[in-house]
Amino acid sequence: MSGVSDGADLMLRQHGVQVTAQRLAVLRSVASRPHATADELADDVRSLIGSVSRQAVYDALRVLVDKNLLRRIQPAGSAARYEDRVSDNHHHLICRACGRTFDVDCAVGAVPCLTADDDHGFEIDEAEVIYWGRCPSCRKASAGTRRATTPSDLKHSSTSKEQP
Amino acid sequence: MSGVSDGADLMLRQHGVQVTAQRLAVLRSVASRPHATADELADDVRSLIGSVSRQAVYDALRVLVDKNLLRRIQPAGSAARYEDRVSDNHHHLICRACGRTFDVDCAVGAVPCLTADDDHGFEIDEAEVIYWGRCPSCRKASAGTRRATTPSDLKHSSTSKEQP
DNA sequence: TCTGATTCTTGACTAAGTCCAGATCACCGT
DNA sequence: ACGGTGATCTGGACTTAGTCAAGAATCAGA
Repeated sequence: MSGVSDGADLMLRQHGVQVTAQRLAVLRSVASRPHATADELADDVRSLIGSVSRQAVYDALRVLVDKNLLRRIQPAGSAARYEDRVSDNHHHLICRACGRTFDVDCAVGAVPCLTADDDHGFEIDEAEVIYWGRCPSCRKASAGTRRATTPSDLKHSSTSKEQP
Repeated sequence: MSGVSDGADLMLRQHGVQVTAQRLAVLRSVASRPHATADELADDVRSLIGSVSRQAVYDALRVLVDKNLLRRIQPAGSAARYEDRVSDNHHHLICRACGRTFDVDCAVGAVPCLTADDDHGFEIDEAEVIYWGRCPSCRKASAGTRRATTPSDLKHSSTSKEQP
């Protein structure tokens, strides 16, 4: 039961963050279920190390986001969600119906919209892009007037249900 | 005290929304102070028509957003904000320090990022883009190592303070 | 004007997150 | 290896944003 570290502790140390069981567990949880909320992560962390306070989770998330080891997104009408893809500039695709979130790379390029048309003198450090729409499952589930799809395969395709 | 309508009542009727004093006031408040939160709008509405319940404000905002007469944005770490620029596809520029929000047109074009690189089969209907950074005032206020700015003019330039 | 449906008010409630004080733990130097 | 110290965690109260529900008030069509 030893040596379960993916080098996460080293990474924390390199970023000047104290290494604690809670933080390691939070990191692992975020890695294993991207786009989870703080509450969901807390549950997950509990299943890993027994128990955590909500505060510890929020604190760990804040520190890790500050250190740029995690990224926080806050879709309208939902709690904040966290993910560990931080180095690349990717965006998100959220289903209005079921709320599932997917990663997408930007259409424009590596650093897509980082230059606004008129930056008002701002020093821009991040462009957060959220595409809103309806995922294939929900489109099938609700629309009858589409290209005739076999109605049998429309049940909320359990394959991707794990990624809220 | 009569005939203060900018045709707003007509607009509401055209969209199949019942015309009430509260809704008209909400519309006017959003127009007069873009990017305000529901709470701020409630205060503003109260100054217009005496009193409103919070619920009425939330309800009016929801209806108006549904009818596409208002747009709702929800920046991370802040309450939802509302604006009445709905027909054009513009984005937002938010200062991490003071939270002030500005409108920007997209660098790419009229319908900027509406096509994600891989849309996962989604039916995308909106691309929400938020640029995060630091506004000129806050840059001046905190940074000493910049182009020598006269320190006298750095106080949170009250001219734009009305637009949170 | 009457009537039915919509909307508003009031108040309780939930969810997400913060604040605080005290206990515990991780890291550094010895 | 050990202790001190500052950072972190716990637990609980609290705040804020927003929703729900029942009854009163209001709008709009006949």
